[in-house]
Amino acid sequence: MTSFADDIEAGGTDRRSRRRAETKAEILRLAVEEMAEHGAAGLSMSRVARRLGVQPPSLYKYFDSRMALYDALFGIGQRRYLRTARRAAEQAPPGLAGFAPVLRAGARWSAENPVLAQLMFWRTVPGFAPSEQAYAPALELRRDWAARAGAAVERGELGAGAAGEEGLDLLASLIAGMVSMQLSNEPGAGFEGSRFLRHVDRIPALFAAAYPPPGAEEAAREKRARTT
Amino acid sequence: MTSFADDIEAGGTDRRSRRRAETKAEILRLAVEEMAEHGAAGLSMSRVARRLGVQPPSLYKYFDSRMALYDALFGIGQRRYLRTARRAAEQAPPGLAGFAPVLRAGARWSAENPVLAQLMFWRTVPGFAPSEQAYAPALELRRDWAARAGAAVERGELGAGAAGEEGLDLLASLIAGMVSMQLSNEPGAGFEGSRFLRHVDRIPALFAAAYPPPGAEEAAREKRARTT
DNA sequence: GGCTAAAGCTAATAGCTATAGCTAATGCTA
DNA sequence: TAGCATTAGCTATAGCTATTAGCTTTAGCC
Repeated sequence: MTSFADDIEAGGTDRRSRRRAETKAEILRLAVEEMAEHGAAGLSMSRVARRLGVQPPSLYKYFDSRMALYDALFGIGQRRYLRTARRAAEQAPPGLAGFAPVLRAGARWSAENPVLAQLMFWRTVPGFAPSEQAYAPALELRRDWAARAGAAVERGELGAGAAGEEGLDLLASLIAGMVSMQLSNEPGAGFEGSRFLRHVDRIPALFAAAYPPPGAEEAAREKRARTT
Repeated sequence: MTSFADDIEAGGTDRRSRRRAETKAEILRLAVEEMAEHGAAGLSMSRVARRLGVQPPSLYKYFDSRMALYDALFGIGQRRYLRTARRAAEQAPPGLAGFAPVLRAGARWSAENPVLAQLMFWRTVPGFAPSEQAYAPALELRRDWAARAGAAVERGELGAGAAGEEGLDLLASLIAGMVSMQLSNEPGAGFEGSRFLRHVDRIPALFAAAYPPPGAEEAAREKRARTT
């Protein structure tokens, strides 16, 4: 979370546009610092301006309002989270087993970006509602999960309902619970050695316990017989 | 969440003390209304005063600061949540099976008191940290869970780690996930027909899947053989 | 009925978001 | 290189907010 330079599309290639994009990125960076100190809902335009070495009204040349700043951060967070998950998915095995590395990558990202995660997953900033555009990546990610769950069902690793809305809601709750506990009880603790996120690797097994594939117990018995 | 009259200890029995306690309860009620409209972090002393028909500084005769008001609500919420869980526990079967009604009661309470639940479980109000006294019931509840999990281990319903810190963290994450998803995606939806809280009854089974008792699979096979 | 303490008030301070309108610098273009 | 439009900054201001100080009135106990 050091730089937001790649997240701001410069309107043009002139020097002016480039400098403007740099300033915007700088403002976002300072805003995240602010939120880390005062909580996600505690972002203050005045304090950001002070950090930037500028009078408060000047910020409005770059962001229309405090809520617009939140929306930019929300959108950047969602895009980065999606990208992180997809990168992990590329190298993950297909089906159920692949959930572990994907979810772990997401959990790690949340631990490393607690401020953005709060904004994205809790939405507790009074008056803030993300724009449709900023929210779009979250819908894409859910589609990714649905596809993976569907593949797992086809492979006989999960029961039928797992890939439906109900199953995905359960899956989302499992991951949300660990991230949520982490953020509220150990914010800023990082991923390694985290009290709550260490359970993320258990999620595929828990999910499978909730939606066992047909004939799971028989398969388990056979497997045990083979290995012992 | 209609009245806070029972949550305010009147300093004495005189008319004055009684009226003072009534006003405090009224302020708390209006504060919750405010938070329901503007988000937990969006509580405004001025707006509460306006609703009460009083000038803002007058509120400070009843609560030392905005944070003191939050602390009172936090403490009341924790006490009520604990009481709700314990009432459910009285009628619940012992051991693992008893977790379902207890957790369900807690989930229902959270759905019916989304504002207090946000304040208690997310703690996203900038500058607010609960007092030790207000937080105490949460520790008591965790001890209740530990006792129940320990009993379940002794009864052979759960594996050894379930009653330790790690197991309780997982259990807390499971319930927190469902409540969290509910609060951020369907606030004010109530308990019945909730998209996420309906999964609460699955928690004991998921917990058992994460901490299977020794010989669980053999027992399951025998049971199946008996019933079929 | 008188006195005390509680409960309200007004005034004021300091901080916040946001807008209006001005000035000066910047950097593209002719 | 000179001109000039755009941009980026500024100050001033309005209308919020929380909170404190200090005064006045009301209420209710003895």
